[in-house]
Amino acid sequence: MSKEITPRNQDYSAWYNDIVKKAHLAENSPVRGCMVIKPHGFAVWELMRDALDAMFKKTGHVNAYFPLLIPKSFLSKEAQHVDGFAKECAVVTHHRLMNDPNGGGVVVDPSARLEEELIIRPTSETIIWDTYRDWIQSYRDLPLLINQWANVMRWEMRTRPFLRTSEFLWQEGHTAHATQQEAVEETLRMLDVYADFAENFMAMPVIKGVKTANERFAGAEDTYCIEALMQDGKALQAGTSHFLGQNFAKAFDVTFLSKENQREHVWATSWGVSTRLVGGLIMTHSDDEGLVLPPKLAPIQVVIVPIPTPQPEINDVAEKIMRELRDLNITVKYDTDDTKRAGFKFAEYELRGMPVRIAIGKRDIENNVAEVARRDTREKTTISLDGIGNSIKQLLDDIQQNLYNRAKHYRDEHITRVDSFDEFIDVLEHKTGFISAHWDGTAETEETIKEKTKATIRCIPLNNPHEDGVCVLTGKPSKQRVLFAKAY
RNA sequence: CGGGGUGUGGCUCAGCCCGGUAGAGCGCCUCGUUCGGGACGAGGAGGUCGGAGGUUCGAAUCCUCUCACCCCGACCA
Repeated sequence: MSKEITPRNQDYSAWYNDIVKKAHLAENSPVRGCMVIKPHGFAVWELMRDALDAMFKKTGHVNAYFPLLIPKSFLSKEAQHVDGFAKECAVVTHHRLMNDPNGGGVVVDPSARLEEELIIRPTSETIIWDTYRDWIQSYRDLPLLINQWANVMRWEMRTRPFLRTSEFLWQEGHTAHATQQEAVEETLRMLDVYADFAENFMAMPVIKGVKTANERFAGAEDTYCIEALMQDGKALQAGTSHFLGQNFAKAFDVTFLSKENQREHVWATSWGVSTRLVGGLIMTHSDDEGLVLPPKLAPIQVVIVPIPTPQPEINDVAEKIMRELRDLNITVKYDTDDTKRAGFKFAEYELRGMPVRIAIGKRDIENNVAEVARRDTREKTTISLDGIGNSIKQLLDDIQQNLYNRAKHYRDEHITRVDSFDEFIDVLEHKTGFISAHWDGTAETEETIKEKTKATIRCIPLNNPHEDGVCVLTGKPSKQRVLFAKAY
């Protein structure tokens, strides 16, 4: 066991914090609720960003950038939206500092008060729709498919690195369409993109679903989500895609002239994923030895460690392996640091989640082999140097697939159908995970269950089979099961 | 905003009750011996003890005020 990390079964939160710190993903900043994302953590985010960005481009979107600061008045234009965000906005009130006349350093210059206060964006719907009003005149301007990569700020009460920070990085797509149908299709298309990304890059199985009214985005008609299950049995909302109807179009007066020369409000969507995904990645795969990264999101996929230290004979072999791997588009590092011992490096690379480690010593070279260790199972095997590139490529694919299978198996084992409230409580407390149960469809029942158990309805799965039953709390008739869980 | 806690080298903390030369481990630097799973030895650098005020011959230690952070709850991605 790693001597750096609190075991998961002892204290899951401490384990998570240890991983973040010891794998050099992020550290706390001087400002409460903010974090410094360190190079290793940022590299993971960059891989996520690049993969998603390519998927957005493929589905016809382009990137733009809207400002950080939003006039306060914009936020109040859509009633639901204000309610949702007003409580957690940072507000810029002044534009100048001055030396404290009493010698206490710098203070806010009271004479520099802003005429209209500015909000640091908690999300960009308002400023974007205010802008779209001028960009959209005709049906020929539609659909408008724009994404932005940005930071946003929500003044959170309690924060955890990556999972919930006051400032976080994300992408937000904002699209405008001529018809409701197109907008709904777009909403679902992007949900599919997220699910595809989560499963094929993050190796994190997700359930696609729609949120109940309680959990819906402020200002949306429908909020769709992908929900993942973490190793401690708590659910994580990993991405959301909103059908906004004409709410923002009406609030910001965004209209177009149709082919029939009719003035109509546009239909809108927005969708986003954030650095929270890094937290989800950690909690899906990692173990008591440290971070475990799926090969597709590993900043470096393979490390070669010379045993005991770099020397010409080993360097030559390492160079040759590196060329072979790079020809196969595998990222590789040869660790030539001779100030650290091999054992230390092994532990350190495991801590950082490197998927594959190759160790080479003179003994191996004599036998024309290398020792290969895979991070997911921590198995070590000896493989031939002949064709090692393809062996490693195959291994990386296996690891990616194995991580997904493992996570999916855990997830599937932790979806429990229950038909009584006693059972509901029992499963929630002892087995944890998702609970599939009938619900009478009312916000009151959802609220009562939340108060009694801390579990919320994570989603109503898409393509949910209809099934007659009775609500697990009230006994009223229900047409389908929904997924409950405690959530991050 | 309630309840609990902590501020002492880069990190984790001891010292405080009972005032008297600021300590340990880890990390860092140098040299040497090592090296197939987190090496060992010797030497070395590094702190106005969160801040302000007070008591005292003398304050990390006692008193007052203040600031910050962490954990647990109410809000959220």
